[in-house]
Amino acid sequence: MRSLPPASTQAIAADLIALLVAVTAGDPRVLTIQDQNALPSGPFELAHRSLQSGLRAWVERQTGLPLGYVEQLYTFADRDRTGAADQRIISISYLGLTREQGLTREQAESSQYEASWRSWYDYFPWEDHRLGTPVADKTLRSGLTAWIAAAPDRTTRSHRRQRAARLFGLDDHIWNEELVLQRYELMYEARLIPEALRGDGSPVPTAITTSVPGDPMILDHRRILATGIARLRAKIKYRPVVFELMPETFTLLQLQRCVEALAGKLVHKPNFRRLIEQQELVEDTGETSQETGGRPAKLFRFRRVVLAERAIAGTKLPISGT
Amino acid sequence: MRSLPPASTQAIAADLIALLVAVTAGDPRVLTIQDQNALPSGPFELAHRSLQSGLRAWVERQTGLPLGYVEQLYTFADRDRTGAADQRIISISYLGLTREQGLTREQAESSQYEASWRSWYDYFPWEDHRLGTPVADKTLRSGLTAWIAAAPDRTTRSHRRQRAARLFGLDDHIWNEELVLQRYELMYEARLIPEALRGDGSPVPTAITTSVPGDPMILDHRRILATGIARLRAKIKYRPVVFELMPETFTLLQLQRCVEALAGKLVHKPNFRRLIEQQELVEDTGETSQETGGRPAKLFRFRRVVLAERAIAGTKLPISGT
DNA sequence: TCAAAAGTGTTATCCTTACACCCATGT
DNA sequence: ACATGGGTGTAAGGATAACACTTTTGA
Repeated sequence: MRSLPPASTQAIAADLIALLVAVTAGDPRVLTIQDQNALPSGPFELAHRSLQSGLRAWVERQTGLPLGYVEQLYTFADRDRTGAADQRIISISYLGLTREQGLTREQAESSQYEASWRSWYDYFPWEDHRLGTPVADKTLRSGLTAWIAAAPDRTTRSHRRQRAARLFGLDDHIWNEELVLQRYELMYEARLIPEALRGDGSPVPTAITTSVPGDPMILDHRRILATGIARLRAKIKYRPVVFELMPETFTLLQLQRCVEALAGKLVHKPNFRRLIEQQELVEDTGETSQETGGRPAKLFRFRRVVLAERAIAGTKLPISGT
Repeated sequence: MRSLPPASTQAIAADLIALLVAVTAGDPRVLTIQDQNALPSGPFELAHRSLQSGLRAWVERQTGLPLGYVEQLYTFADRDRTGAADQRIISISYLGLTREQGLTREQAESSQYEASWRSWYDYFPWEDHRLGTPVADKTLRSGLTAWIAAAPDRTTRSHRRQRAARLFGLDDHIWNEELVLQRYELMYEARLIPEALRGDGSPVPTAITTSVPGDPMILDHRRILATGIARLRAKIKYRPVVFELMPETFTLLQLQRCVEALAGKLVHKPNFRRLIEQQELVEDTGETSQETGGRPAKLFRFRRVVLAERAIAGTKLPISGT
């Protein structure tokens, strides 16, 4: 066992990958590079003070997006990612929360940014349970069943069945919206994800893989997206990060819709409102909004002070198990 | 905004830093490099399949420790870490759980490993609240008070007071054992941490800094340790990771002591036992143990099946707020 | 007999979740 | 009138945390 620093400078480079999330029109969206289904990324340079500041500088300069909240997701350097064996890229992925408007303006001014916002459910249709079990589920289920049936022996088969049931909320299991990554990994293992079929010479069961909905992405970007969704779904329950995605003022229903968009499931309205107001996360602006039908709703504003107060204590959201 | 991969190979190297934790004799211990107060680290090489497998290979080869559980902590590449401006090291830190015995044997066989286990409370004495508020607190408090008093204006002073109170459980606030990193960061900011005084030309208030107990470490290794402690304290509450630190069979009190060692606070015995048995995390071995005084205790064994069952569902530990 | 640890039973409290219901506005 | 969304009250159920007490061994 040695101490620092024997790290010789090899053919190693570092890339920063940004998963930028906004919620618009009831849809959680991610910034992608057009036509490629890739997440934006940029090299980490010596000029950068730190990884995070590197990311911030680079994203804000190129997109003009106000990056409210930034958090590191994961770092990886799997050999399979690049073909070359003598070169290695370390990828450090970040999750950033923002609002969509910022980009559209910038984008209009200059066309060098071939970026666009896509609903994250384009990539993960099975993760949207707001309208009950999604359509994707029928083909997905048959894929899972095939995978279970293809197990080499009884024990494995039973394990697979159990695992699928728990992860996808089958039988008497309840749907847990946080298990995005685990679901993706199971599907990857079951080769229901096109990404799993790239780069190696294994047989391609086209019939199954093409039938499961959900757009693929380059490299393991969809895996990064899964990680980010999972992280965000977990985080909104105990940290006031939703507000980074909201406009300056909003109604409680808008806030609720935003949470629902992220969680991929509906929440109980009365309890939601109580919990939000109880915790004094928002304050009344005195104004009201007349939107689509119904009684005018009070407009609220996020109480920015809680960021200081509750950097510690935590917050709650009623996203129940049923 | 560009796509992949413009990452040119610069003077960048990657280092893997291992935070290896074991619990022995009621103390949570970390593996350190002797005389240096450094965490073991090694370069990431092209031969490694992935970051995690690189770490595993390297740790297991060099120490012979059985690495049960490994988890990525954080990646950073702050410029301040290395003096040179034309060279950059990316550090990827990992948390690994193990048992101490493994090393001591290996160590005896070969002296090339100048490593030793140190209690993590040597570095964070203020984090141990098992015997009530620790002694360190007296000098720590005066340090905090000084920092609060040194605020440039009333508002800042009040903010500082609030923040210190919340983080350190002063006034009517309760002690939250998970806020290890936040406490460290406050103390760093308040220059109560020797590490904060290195490398830049700012004045050194020796009187204060030398009086706060807790050994320093090289670079930002103590920060990594803080991150790891926080992560572990949070994790044991919802994932059955404690068992990675236990011997094959153990009594419930031993298990409780282990949890207490990690959490840095005592737990309610009857409730602890109930919760453990309720969740069927352990099974009776039929044997008993006669240790230091008292009625013989049943020996239990961790039910490894729950790792599969509960990779998802989660577990609970009664570490209360009071 | 006492100390130390192993256990069991029970209760008070809080939080979560759900149900039931009324209010205000536009079409 | 009714659809749509805003908003309040309250009760059932479960989980948590605490208290009181009995049992079994070794010194």
